Amino acid sequence: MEERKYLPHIAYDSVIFGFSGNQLKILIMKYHNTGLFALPGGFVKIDEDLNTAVRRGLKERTGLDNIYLEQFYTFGDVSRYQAGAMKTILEANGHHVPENYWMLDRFISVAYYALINYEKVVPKPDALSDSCDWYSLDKLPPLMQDHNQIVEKALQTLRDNLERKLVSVNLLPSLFTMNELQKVYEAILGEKLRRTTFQRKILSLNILDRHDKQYSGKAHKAPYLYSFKEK
Amino acid sequence: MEERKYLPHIAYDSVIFGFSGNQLKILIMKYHNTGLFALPGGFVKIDEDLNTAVRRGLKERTGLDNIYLEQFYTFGDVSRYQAGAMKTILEANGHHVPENYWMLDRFISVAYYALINYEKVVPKPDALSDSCDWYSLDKLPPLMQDHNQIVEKALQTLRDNLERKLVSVNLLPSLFTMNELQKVYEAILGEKLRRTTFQRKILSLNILDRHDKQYSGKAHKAPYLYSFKEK
DNA sequence: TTATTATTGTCACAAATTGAGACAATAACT
DNA sequence: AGTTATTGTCTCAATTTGTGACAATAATAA
Repeated sequence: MEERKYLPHIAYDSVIFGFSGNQLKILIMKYHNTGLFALPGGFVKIDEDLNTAVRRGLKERTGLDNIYLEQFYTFGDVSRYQAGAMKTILEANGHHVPENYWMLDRFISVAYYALINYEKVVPKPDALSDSCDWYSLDKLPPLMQDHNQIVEKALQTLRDNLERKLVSVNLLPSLFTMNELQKVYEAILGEKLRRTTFQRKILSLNILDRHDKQYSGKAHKAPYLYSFKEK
Repeated sequence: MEERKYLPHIAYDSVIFGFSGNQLKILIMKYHNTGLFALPGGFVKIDEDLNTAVRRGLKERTGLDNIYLEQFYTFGDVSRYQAGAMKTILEANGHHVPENYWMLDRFISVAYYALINYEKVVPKPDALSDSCDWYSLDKLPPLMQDHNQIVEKALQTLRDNLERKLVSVNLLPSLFTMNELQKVYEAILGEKLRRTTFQRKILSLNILDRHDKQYSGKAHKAPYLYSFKEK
């Protein structure tokens, strides 16, 4: 019986950030035949660590292991509970939904954000959804339940952690220019930064190795490529 | 039936900080006839918001409403699950514990920290415990399950939030001296601060009102009393 | 009354960090 | 060779922080 496989009343949702076209983007699922959008999420198996469950879900959605992951809040209001929406999704997939089906119960959801290299991912929908795609933060569709709030809080936490946790390592390819790094910071903070101050600050942290220049074919001086130091 | 009253598999634990004798202290419960120590915690009613459940528990333990409260992490490892300890506690209280009793199941626990005015509280044990008392952070007994880790993470989060959230408002009486405020910062950070720098920094934030001097009877200049500005 | 003692409020100066702009050094194109 | 856009670096000012000095007290002791 399926409901014996997972812990009842407990779910997780993940805000998966990537960086492309100078913008922060996140992965959003669209459910079959319903027009409903939601964050990628899932349930915790009876004998599985919570963090393990989340990594399992991320692997399924992105194909990646060893993703940078932070838990940031657990949402537990009764008002999250909307049996109707979940029933719609299940029935639109041709499932027969019994009375008191466990997925229609009230859920408390532990929310995580993940940071991944946009280039390395081909997002995969799950059985209930027909797409799993990147959306710019400023062009999000209305999401199910409280998922828009969850995204808001994820972004806020990411901002708070920006300097403390050297977050940008995970959003860039291994080689990048100073300008690209600055663009990541600007996208996360939602504000322009001063070029010279930013460059001086980052270099003074001594976390970068400098490599060859990158010739873009454009008519101007070529920037150095950098990588984050090992360890 | 009791297990219908609460959400299964979901609990909360609270790290309740107070400040006294220049030290940070937290509330610890001791269970009847078992020698087991634990953080104050509880369960969430079927139709109750998670945050409401935690405030309800705090009210019972401290008698206070409107407590400063922050959720900081949700602990969900399978290894937290130790049916034995819980069974011991229940049986030491004369409960008959049925097979598969809900309280013996695996729990995921949402952890909060609270900041309260030490003076205003007379801690109250619950039905299962014979004491609920203040312990200095550096003299904690070994706690049940992963509760020592939970305390560690609470303190870490408190430190990270110290400047950002003006945490000390909640740990002091409404009137206090600059020196007392400094002692709170030092207790949280676990390090000495320089008097003049601290004073200048705090005053420049423009968050304090200055009141009359406080004459202690000691042979030296009397310090001003301060209060936090009403928003 | 006059030292003495411990602590407090404030200032002064040095050191470090950040803000803001200037400028020469490129790549590639005209 | 001249033009353009961008980059790496430097300079100077403005701000913040580190560090110590010092005068102004409350109570006590002489």
